[in-house]
Amino acid sequence: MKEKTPDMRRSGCPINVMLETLGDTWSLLIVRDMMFFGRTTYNEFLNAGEKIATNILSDRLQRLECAEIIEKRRDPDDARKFIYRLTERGIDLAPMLVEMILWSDRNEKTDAPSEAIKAMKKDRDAFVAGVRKSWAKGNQA
Amino acid sequence: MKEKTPDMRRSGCPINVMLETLGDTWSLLIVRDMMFFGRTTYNEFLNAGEKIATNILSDRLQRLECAEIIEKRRDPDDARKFIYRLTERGIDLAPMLVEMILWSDRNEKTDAPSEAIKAMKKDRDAFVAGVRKSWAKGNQA
DNA sequence: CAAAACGCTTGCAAAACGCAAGCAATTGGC
DNA sequence: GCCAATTGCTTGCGTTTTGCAAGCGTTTTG
Repeated sequence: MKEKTPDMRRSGCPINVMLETLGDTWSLLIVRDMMFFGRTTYNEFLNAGEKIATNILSDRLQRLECAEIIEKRRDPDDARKFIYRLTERGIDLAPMLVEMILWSDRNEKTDAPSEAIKAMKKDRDAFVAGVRKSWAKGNQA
Repeated sequence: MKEKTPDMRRSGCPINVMLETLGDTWSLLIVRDMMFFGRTTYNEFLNAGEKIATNILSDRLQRLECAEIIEKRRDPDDARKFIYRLTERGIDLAPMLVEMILWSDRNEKTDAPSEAIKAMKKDRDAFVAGVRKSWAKGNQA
């Protein structure tokens, strides 16, 4: 899988760069699953709320890995499994995801737990710091 | 054009809601053109950096209007033209777009002017407030 | 009054997506 | 040690979405 070089981009606009990397229907849902629900394996992503197809999931995991947003390792306890984790770049998407959540919450009824929303609204930076922290803790284990 | 009711959604997850509304390659680029470059007409969007096709542009403008993210009015000075503007919901996307810009800036070389990036990094809320303010001013005229 | 500008729509080929089936490697139960 | 089940895919194929070029109706300009 090739990495995307600047000259094959539609434009160098930062918003466009982000969209070319993550701007499809599924990539950010996978990131969400990892970041907020602690999902790590292919089957966990498959069985998440939105029912992604197997071939699309496979493709997106490869692209995310290629973009260095996630990394793939063998599960040391079960060689059939792979464990997918967010890289630094991936966790770094937290502020953006939080703003997405807050925008949706302002405009439509959603399933987000109201306490989480309240915490995000009260202090976004603190909420993001909490995500980072719990992520660091999880990665020690 | 029908509006999307909660029961035709893949899920009620706020991130999914946002993606179903704006999660394609073009919608957010149109919002960007309006928010940061003050573009307002079909041809201005067409001639923006990324070269969207005419049918896609037409379709996305309709969807954005249907989602009440933009609104369409006749140009009072030229009846051939329509003027598209962001609604409150649309301007409300500013924090999310700013986080997208900052994420891209952290990870790749982009075309974003460094002073603007600096201002965003220094105080995101102040930057967003500035966008809002200039938008309000523009809408008076 | 003819030519150009503007905002589309249409037709068609190419790409992406969605679903079901299949498959290799590994594991757990007997 | 063997066979069924689990895991993480790939393949085929029909449907949907996209991209490109051309055309069209309305309005404006020269």
